[in-house]
Order: sequence, then structure tokens, then C-alpha cells
Amino acid sequence: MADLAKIAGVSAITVSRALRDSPLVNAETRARVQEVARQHGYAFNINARNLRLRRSMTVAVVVEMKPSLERQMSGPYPLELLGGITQELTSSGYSVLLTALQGPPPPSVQAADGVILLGQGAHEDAMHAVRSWGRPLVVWGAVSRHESEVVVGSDNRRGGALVAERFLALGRSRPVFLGDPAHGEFAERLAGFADTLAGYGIQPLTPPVGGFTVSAGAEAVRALLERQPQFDALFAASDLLAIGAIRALLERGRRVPEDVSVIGYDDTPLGATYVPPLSSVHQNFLDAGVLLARKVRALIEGEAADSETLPTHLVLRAT
Amino acid sequence: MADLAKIAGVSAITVSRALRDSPLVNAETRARVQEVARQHGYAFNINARNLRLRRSMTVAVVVEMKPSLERQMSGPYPLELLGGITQELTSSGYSVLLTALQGPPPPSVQAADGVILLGQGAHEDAMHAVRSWGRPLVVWGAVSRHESEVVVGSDNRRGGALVAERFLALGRSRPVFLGDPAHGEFAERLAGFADTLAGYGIQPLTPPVGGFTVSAGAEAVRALLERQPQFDALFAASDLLAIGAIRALLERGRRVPEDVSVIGYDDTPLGATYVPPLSSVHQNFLDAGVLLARKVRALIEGEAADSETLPTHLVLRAT
DNA sequence: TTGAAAGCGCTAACAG
DNA sequence: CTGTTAGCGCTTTCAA
Repeated sequence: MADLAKIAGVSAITVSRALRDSPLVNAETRARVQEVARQHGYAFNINARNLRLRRSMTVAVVVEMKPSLERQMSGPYPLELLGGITQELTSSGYSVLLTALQGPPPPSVQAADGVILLGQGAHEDAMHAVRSWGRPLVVWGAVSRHESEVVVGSDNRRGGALVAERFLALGRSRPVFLGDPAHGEFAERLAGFADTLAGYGIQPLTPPVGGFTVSAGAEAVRALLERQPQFDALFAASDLLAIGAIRALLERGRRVPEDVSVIGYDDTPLGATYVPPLSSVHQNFLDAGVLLARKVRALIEGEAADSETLPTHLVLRAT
Repeated sequence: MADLAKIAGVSAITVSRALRDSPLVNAETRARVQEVARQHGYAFNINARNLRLRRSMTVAVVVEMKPSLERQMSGPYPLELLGGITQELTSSGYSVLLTALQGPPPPSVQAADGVILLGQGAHEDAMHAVRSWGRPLVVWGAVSRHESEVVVGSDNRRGGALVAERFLALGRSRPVFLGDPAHGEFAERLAGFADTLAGYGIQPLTPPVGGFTVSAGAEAVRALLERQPQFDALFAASDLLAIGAIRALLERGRRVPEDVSVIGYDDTPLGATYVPPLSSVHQNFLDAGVLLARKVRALIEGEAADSETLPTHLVLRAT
């Protein structure tokens, strides 16, 4: 900048202002300075600015990213969430720092102005670790769980309720919920589901499920068919589980949806292109990402931000 | 640091060295300083270090991230790639800066020590834009296309050849290739496929395909069935296209695989759980991510790095 | 093994 | 509208 200043015949601070499009500098001067900068291939030093301004214009996004395909956070969700976050944040001058939460975070992550945690999942400890960084924090997950944190999540209770209503409308009376309620979002889906059914004196079966995978869903349903085969509707807490469930049902000669109605969750392309195409509860991850981004930004800039619940809706397909 | 220095009764530079585990400092002093730092909740300022050291310990990952589910870069690929990259980079002290390549990149991205471009796709212009940042660059995509760049990609030619061999072993003689060869990686898959077939005097049909989606695959096959229905094998350049193709085939009463063998590409969970489970060419995105990360790191540290091709293998399932 | 001096490149505050 | 001064927090000389 000092060099540019000499070349352009102004002071360094004027160069600084000109490059920032400050209104404090004459339009003509500004143009000249910018031209000189361009000609000389000037590269701005963001670290110097950050040091001076005491901020990094950076938001850390913490993802649980195990190398396992069928995991809960796999599939398109986190990527869409990331897409929304990145879109919103970069368009307001922030950068997105991706972190895997394994071992101590690299220093640049600790220097982030804010943090977005994707999926508190079964990892309440992850939340604690991240909170200890002492940065503005926004979490994607089950909203009701954490009053002290800003949490964005989709309306899992409503999602569950929608499925219950659908089953009731179809005249189904022996429903099953498939999913481990230790997972906060799953617990909410079950709550909405069970509460609505309770209004009609119906209590869903909740067989144990050992995971989030297609095969976990299939196993659970196979076991259930052994012990309590008399069900006519199944609500799976994820499309993956639903697909596993359908597979197990078909194996045992149960027709879908004639004998058993099945509805999944997440409305993944996987479910949509499945044969039969899976009915599912849709949540808009892209919007969710944008919202998460806006909330950290608000927090960073000292404004208030509240937890928020995004609408869900039921997408009916063949099952 | 100056404060810590006073408290610990040493100089600032000694604090600096102690916190970095420098061997220049007495073990006892180091322990004391680190303890003081911990007790007082000292937060290291990474920007100051970066300013001083003239680097950012940051790698920008540029992704094409349009808000469309069925896009090429959707699905689990980029996430797995990202997982591998993040894993490798964070474990060596670098941070991963995620960027969407829309409009001018935020300054912190330009300050990255290196850049990984995920998918040159049909966007050769994306590569030009990124190259103009003048940073060490590694690209994920079609290796043969760019001699001047370091490109990591999986062995698309071999993948295509494997499929051809499989079809030949099955005695199929009228194969189709489904995919737009304007896409560099697709072109390589076709090349490997067609070359192998040519050795047996067979030339595959290459109907036009308008996109990367399930529906594009279905459309293309419907049109093909009108004009040239006499094919007995189909190699789709992605699982998405393959699924669309199967759907169209079943619609028109063609059995898979009895009448038409179908093999996809990418070995996605979507394909694996499809009914019928899709045979597909597998590529290991996690390893690829790690490799990409190692190569930028090498480049950043002034070492040489060459383009590299990752092995692919064929996963046979029902189709 | 420790420290003093100096400066990385930028910008807020305060004149002019 | 422009400039001077000072300092953000760290680390690499160089000297003790």
C-alpha cells in the first residue's frame, strides 16, 4: 500500500480508503488508485486487516464427517445445508471454514467470528466442545432440546403429526415408528406422531433400531415381523430406514402400500427415485442453511437471534 | 502474550516460543508458561501470526454448488471428497475454506495458500477464473484434459473399459453409452468403453442426453427406444442416469438385466439400494480427497506434484 | 537458554 | 477530502 501510495502520489491511508470504496475519498483519486493497484497486480493482505480490525470475517462450520456412507449426516443433507450457508455467508463477505471436529481444531477455526454446528445428533458432547470455544454459536438440530442455544431445525413434531394424520385418514390403526429416539430430532418426530395418534386412542409400536442405515431399518422390521406382525402402517425417521423397512416387508411377502403404508423422512432423491417411490416428509435444507447463516451473522454483529423452526410438509408418493 | 509474559516473569518472545513447543525454551519454563496461558484463558491470535509469517495456513476448496438436487456435483460425492480433504488438511494444521464460485471471491479466499477446485465439469472457465488467483492449484476431474495443471481423477478410461469387458463377457453385442461427452470425465469413460469394444468390432450407440438427472436419463432412453430399440446393454455415465434409464426401460416392457444389462457409474448408495440393485463402477472419493489435499500441500510447500489417476473397479449387482 | 529490537500490512482516530 | 501517528499481536533476526 505504501508503494501504491508513492506511485499514485497520495498517502497510504488514502490508498486504503480508495480500495475500500470509502466515500471519504475523491471519486477521481479513487479511480486512479484502483487503476494503479490493478496495473501493478497489488494483492491485498487480509491478515493485516483482520489483525487491525480484530475479526476474521470467517464462520466455522463444524460437521461430523466420518468416512461412512450410510451415516445420518451423509447423503445430500449436509451438502445442501452447506450450500445454503456458503451462499448466504459469502454474499455478505464472510468466508466459510469447514471443520471436522476430530481432535483439537486448527487455530484458524478458533479465530472464527462465529460457529455453525451441523447436527448435535447424539453428540451433545460435540456441542459442549464447540461452545467452549466461546464464539457465537448456532446449531442445526432439534430445537426444543436446548433453550440456552440458538437452534435452527425443521418442525419435527409437525412432521410426525402430518404422518399420523395421513395414516388416520387412510384408516390405519396399527402404526409403527422406526427410529432411535436417543437422537433428538427423531425423538421430536416420534412425539408429534404419538401425540396425534393418542388423540384417537392409538399408541404406535416403537421397536428398537440399531442405527441410521438401510440395513438397520431392514433388521428392525424383520425382528418386528417375528414378534408383532400385526401392523398396517410404518413411519420411519429417515428415508434410509424407510427403504430398509420396505425391503424387509417385501421379503416377507407384505405389500407396500396395500398391506403396510410407509412414510419416510427427509424426502431424499434416494427415496423419490426408489421403486416404489417413497412418500416422505420434506424439509428444505437450502433455506435452513441460509437461515443458519443469517443467525450467526446476527449474533456476530451483536444482534439478537432466536431459535427457529422451519416448516415441513408431506410429499405423497406411492407408499 | 505480553501480559502472559509479565505474569510468568519472562519475556513475550519466550511466551511465544513456549506456546509453540519450541526446543529453544527450557522445558520447565515452557510448562509454566503454558499453564499460565491455560489458566488465564489466553486466546492465540492467528491473524497476527499469519501477518508475520506471510501465509494463511488455509486452502480454499471451490465447489460448484447450485441449489439443485439432481445436479452432477450433488449427492454424496462432493461431501466425501470434502471429508477426505478436510481430514487430511486439518490434521496437518491447515484450514479448509469453502467457496461457491459465484461472483468475486471474498478476500480471505484469495489469501488462501492453495486452492482445490472440485470438478472442472463443463466449466473450463471456472478453472481459468481460479487459476487467475495465482495460487497453487489442484483440480479434481478428468486427468488427461489439462497437462499444465495438477489434476486428480479416477481412472475413467479404465472404468469404461471394465464395463465394456463385462458386457462382452455377457455376450452383449449392441451396447449404448449414456452421457454427455462434453463433460470431460464422461468423455473419458466413453473413450475407454468404445476403445475396448472396438477391439471386437463393436461400436456403441451414443444417443444425445440433455443433462445429468434421472429424468434426463429416462428421456434419452425413451427417445432411443423409438428410433433404435435393438440394444442389449447400457452403460450410463452416472448412477442417476442409469436409474432414469432403467425406469424408462421397465416402462416399455424391457426387462433388466434379462433384455438389457445396465451398469452405472459412481457406485452411489442410491444405486446400491435401488430395486433392482444397480451394478456400478466404484471410485473412492475419500481417498481422492486425501490425495488432493496432499498435492496442494506439496505445491504450497514448494515441492513438485504430478497429476494422478485413482483406480476404479466394477461392483456387480443385479443389473 | 533467554531477551531486545524491529516490522509484517493494514486502518481508526484525530488533525488539517 | 487528505494526511500523520500509532498500534493491532506475533515472530525472526541478532545479541547476550
